[in-house]
Amino acid sequence: MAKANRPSRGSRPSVPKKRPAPRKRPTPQKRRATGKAPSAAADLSTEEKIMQAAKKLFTQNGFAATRTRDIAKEAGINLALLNYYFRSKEKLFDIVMTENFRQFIRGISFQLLDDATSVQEKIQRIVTAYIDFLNNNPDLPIFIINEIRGNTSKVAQQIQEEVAPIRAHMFRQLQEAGRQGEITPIDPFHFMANLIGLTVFPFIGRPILQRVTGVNDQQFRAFMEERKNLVPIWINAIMHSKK
Amino acid sequence: MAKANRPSRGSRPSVPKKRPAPRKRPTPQKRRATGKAPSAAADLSTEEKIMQAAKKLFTQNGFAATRTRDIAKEAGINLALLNYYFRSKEKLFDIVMTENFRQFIRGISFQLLDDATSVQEKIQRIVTAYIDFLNNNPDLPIFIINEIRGNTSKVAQQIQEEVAPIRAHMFRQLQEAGRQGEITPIDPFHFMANLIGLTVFPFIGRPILQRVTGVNDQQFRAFMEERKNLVPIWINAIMHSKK
DNA sequence: AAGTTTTTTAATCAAATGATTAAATTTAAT
DNA sequence: ATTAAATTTAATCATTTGATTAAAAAACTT
Repeated sequence: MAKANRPSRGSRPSVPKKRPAPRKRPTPQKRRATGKAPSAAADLSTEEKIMQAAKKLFTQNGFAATRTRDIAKEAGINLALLNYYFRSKEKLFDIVMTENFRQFIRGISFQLLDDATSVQEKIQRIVTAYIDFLNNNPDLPIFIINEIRGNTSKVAQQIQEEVAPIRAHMFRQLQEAGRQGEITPIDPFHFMANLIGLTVFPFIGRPILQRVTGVNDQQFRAFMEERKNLVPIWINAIMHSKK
Repeated sequence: MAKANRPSRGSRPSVPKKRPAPRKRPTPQKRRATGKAPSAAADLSTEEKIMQAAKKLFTQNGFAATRTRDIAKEAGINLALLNYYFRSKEKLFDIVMTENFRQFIRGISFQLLDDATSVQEKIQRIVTAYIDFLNNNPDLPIFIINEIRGNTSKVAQQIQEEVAPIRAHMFRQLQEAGRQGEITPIDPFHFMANLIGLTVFPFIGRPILQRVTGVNDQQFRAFMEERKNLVPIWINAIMHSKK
């Protein structure tokens, strides 16, 4: 849920009496794992552990519903240390959010840029890459969508910049293909809506979809494997359909 | 933002010292609007006003990020009255949630059941009805998706029951059409994923989609109007594509 | 006007939560 | 061994927030 919509809580009076000198994060140093294994991955730097835990919980529950105490527990460290490293929940969230988002966008952008490969081939690759990626990060799309709306600040800009060149490139390639009669001309908006809709949506709507169609988890995975082949065919069919 | 994931807060000890006799909600009575108009719709019953406000905020922000005080303010009443009517945030949420969900499902179910209309015609109707509906309730899909995951209790069952007959019916009709060679046989899962993906997803992914494609709000609406015609064509193309 | 119901006001609770602090403790580097 | 850094412990703050209460005020019914 939107971070922006959440009133700051537990925040100090805006002018702190004596703000402690903004400590920089301790430079992480390698250490042997402590005697009692704290949690899962014990041999990561503390900073990493916290970020991983934060990513997991934020992604799963969103900003408002995630407790810093839970993040600390998940990371196998304590609350004090979390705040020592990241100063605040917001800061930690921003970092995780940015990284999450980068990963998500990269899934498309990486493939789309090079000129050599045909549209067909690109679609094929994107769909496969995305389905693989989302199998490992099923909560990411919902997280992105949730935390992006209403958030006009940094993130919006970030998207613009990161995506601008790709968009331009794709526009051209689609237009080209349309002009040459390879495909029925299609607006890039529809193209993207279709591509993402057919590929990413099943992960977003998964709980509903499964219940509505009576499909279990194993079957869902199988269907998504099928879609790696089917979606490109369908996109192709769409782009050759006549109005 | 799963409600279930949120630790109960501000809850009283499980055995209250002297639980006030569970007041039933005051039977709503019609009254003239008070002198000072509280908010927007002043001539609704108080119960209605609260529910509308709750629906708006819950849908917009999710459970965890919504404050009961904000609901009260939005409804133009005070916090005490909200609790007087609905006892707790959870209760209020459940009511809103159920209603929201019903509305959402009805969008499909209503159309799908009658036997007379062809698959083609049904698709046409569903797409149009859904796009119209979502134009007026753009936040609903994300809300549904958010509040449904992890929630195995009431809601899940509700879906099962409400959807079961429709599913059965659709299965049959699709199978029939496939056997008669009208369409390339397609699994109901893929069919649903495609139909909802192409129709509902643009509303879910709207913020990303607009930024990625550089489309403004007005254009978005225009595109969705276009899709009323295009999606059925595309679905048709998909169902006639050969592997 | 009298009586009932609905709503407001204002104060207050208890718990959750984000954050901070100081002192102890552990770990690693020198 | 000494030293510095990293981490834990435990206590504590300040707020937010869901919820309750009692009494006053307003609105409505009869």
